[in-house]
Amino acid sequence: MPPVTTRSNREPRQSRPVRVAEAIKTWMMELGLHADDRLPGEAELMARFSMSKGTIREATRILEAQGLVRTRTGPGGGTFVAQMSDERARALLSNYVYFQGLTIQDIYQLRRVLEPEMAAGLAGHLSEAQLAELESVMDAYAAPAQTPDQERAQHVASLEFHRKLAEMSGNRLMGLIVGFIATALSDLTVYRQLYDPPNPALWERGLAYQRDLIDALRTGQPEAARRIMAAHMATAETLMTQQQAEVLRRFMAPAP
Amino acid sequence: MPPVTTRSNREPRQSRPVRVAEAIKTWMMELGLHADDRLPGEAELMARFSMSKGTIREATRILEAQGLVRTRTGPGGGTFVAQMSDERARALLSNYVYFQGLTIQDIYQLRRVLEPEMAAGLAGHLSEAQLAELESVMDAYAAPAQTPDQERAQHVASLEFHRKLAEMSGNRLMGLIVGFIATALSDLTVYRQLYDPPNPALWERGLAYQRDLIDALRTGQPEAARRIMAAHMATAETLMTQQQAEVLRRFMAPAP
DNA sequence: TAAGATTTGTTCGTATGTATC
DNA sequence: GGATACATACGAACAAATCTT
Repeated sequence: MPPVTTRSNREPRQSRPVRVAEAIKTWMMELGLHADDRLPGEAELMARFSMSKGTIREATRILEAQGLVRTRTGPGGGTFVAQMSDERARALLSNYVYFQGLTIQDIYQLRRVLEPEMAAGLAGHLSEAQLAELESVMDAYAAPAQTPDQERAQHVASLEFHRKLAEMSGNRLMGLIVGFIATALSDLTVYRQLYDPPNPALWERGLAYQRDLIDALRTGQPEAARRIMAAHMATAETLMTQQQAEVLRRFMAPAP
Repeated sequence: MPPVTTRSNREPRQSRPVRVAEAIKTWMMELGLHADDRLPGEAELMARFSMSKGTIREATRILEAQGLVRTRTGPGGGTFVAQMSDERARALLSNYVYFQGLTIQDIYQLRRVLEPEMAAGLAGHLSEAQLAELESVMDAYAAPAQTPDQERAQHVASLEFHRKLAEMSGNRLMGLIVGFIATALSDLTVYRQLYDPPNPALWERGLAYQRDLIDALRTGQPEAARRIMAAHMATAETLMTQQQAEVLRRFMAPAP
């Protein structure tokens, strides 16, 4: 007869700090804590969960690494609920993507549909200050590039334009993803020598797109913004795939 | 005259374990480690980074929480590079979204553009086994719902259809996002009593969409798949916004 | 400026658990 | 079953940061 199933050949049970971290997380959720709310101090948590100081500390480190809390020393210090920064969220996302072996095509399949939609949603909703900020980013690559190095720098700067745009999006999830992609492409560009031969004609076209886009955003024309961004993405994709079909790896950035 | 800027009023410097975790991460990246590669034991890490056991342990815990490594005890045990699970990635994403206060409109702005694109990319690329799996999910809600409870259960099951579809996507980043949204909407549905009055007519329409979609996927018609999914999303959005314009919060799930 | 109180941060020694041989 | 190698956990002491008076 088959033996009674013991607790072996089961999923390797998680370590105690991980379980404690989840308990704290669940507890935070149940209390519906808001950002900057204070959690109990180490001493109280040690008592509440009957764990040693070290274990409690590891648990809070886990939550800190996930961007859920931050800690301060001193009187009035302690552990506080935190709102995850976009930067940390991007870093966490890239940890996931690191092993997934994305291709340029995968990335642009997303950009092609997301960025036009985002641009349309932004039309007429940006302040003059925000538009000016976008224009000042564009200044960095107004003049045509002469060398491959300049070309690369300009490419990174133009991705900054998209990241800024993503930051301004009212849809935070959309902003996160678009911003993540822009960051990833920047890192990739810096890391590898994409865009070897300068191509002034195509570049000028890309620049014109961005200028037209700003105009459509300022005058509040969603459909124009959508159309312009879609065309912009199409040419960018051609440019990218012509140059390199490289697999997108190793752009993982340390979390701040 | 202004005083020399000391190290005050700067960003609160990160705790040592966090910095060590980043150092290890960077070091892993430089070495180009692959999944299941083994990292040095605690003793060696203590020596390499000149840190005590406790600090190294906290750092390891951080990496584990981020899904980058897992540890095993015993001889031949130690710390190993891990590939983050989709589930953990989704949990990390929801930690970010938790405080962002997304609306149903935000969510559907993404679904509207992503899901049709994903469906189109899948047309003709699914095995008969995969198609059968999708159809078996659909069986769970073939009969019209009689009670609000049934309606809710069916809604969750229909979101399972989208999550499965996302899993099958060759574009892992797209799959992650679509899967994340489906999970989030499921949690929201379970948590809150969305969909109060059963609406057989609209429901039947949604079911027909999914049936047509399967057909388009099987016969390899990308544009038909795109069109069907787009229509499906449009009706789903109407249904959702009619019922509730609730802000999307508190669907954070504990990480496995 | 300085002292003291409060809270987290760090280290070390030791003991225990667990998987492999 | 025992030895071994490794992570896991605890407790106590001390260090550092930061606020208040």
